Amino acid sequence: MATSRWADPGLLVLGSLASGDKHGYAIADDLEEQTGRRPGPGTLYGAIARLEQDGLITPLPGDARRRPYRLSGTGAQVLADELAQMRSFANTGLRGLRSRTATA
Amino acid sequence: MATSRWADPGLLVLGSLASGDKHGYAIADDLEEQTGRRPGPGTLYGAIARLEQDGLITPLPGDARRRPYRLSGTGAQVLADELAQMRSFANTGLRGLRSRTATA
DNA sequence: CGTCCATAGTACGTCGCACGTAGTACGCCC
DNA sequence: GGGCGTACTACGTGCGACGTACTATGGACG
Repeated sequence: MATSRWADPGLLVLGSLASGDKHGYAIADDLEEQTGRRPGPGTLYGAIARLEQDGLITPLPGDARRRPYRLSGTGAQVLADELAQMRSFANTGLRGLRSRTATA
Repeated sequence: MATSRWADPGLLVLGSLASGDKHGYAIADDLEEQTGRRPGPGTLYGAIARLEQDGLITPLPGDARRRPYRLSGTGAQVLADELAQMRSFANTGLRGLRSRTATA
């Protein structure tokens, strides 16, 4: 039943990266903790690849095993934008819901 | 450049419906106003159909031309959930961004 | 009264990408 | 030195986001 698909994985990754540089697996851990849902590898690394290609995140030269990423300047800006819009939408919706609940 | 895809259309529709019953076109208007982006008919009515099928919205018997919809009880609950999670994620991300900006 | 435009929705095809499954390799603990 | 958790690659499938084109209705306006 519509298992919580309120944001696309790319944004989730950006959001996770906002709290510090992380490699893929760590991002997955973080997202699982924050959203209660762990992205599969395909979803996760697919999103990462796209974000990197769009210049929203930068690969940090880590060890061979772990590929850490950092939010780029553009990435941070984009993220801030989307999050702000997202929060505003959520608030508006919640407000609407509240008055509706009072009526119905 | 990643033109703002922070939420899936279904949720957007639900959110718009939170502020009152609307038919498709009105929802599109509302979303355009709220998000700055007008969903194409395919996106919109596709989402609506799925939401109705999932029992999250109920078709109101309107005139032949306009098909208004109302948020169902389940829909309202689901929406409240998702919006809450969404807002929390946005806030967390924004907080992370803020401290990051201070550092970098 | 005819025609032009906004409204409202249907029909349809394409392509991206979310998502899972499977597989690989590395290191750590015991 | 085998087994387990970590970290990632490879790959295929299917849904659904999205736009384009189209239909139809009802004013406005001359």
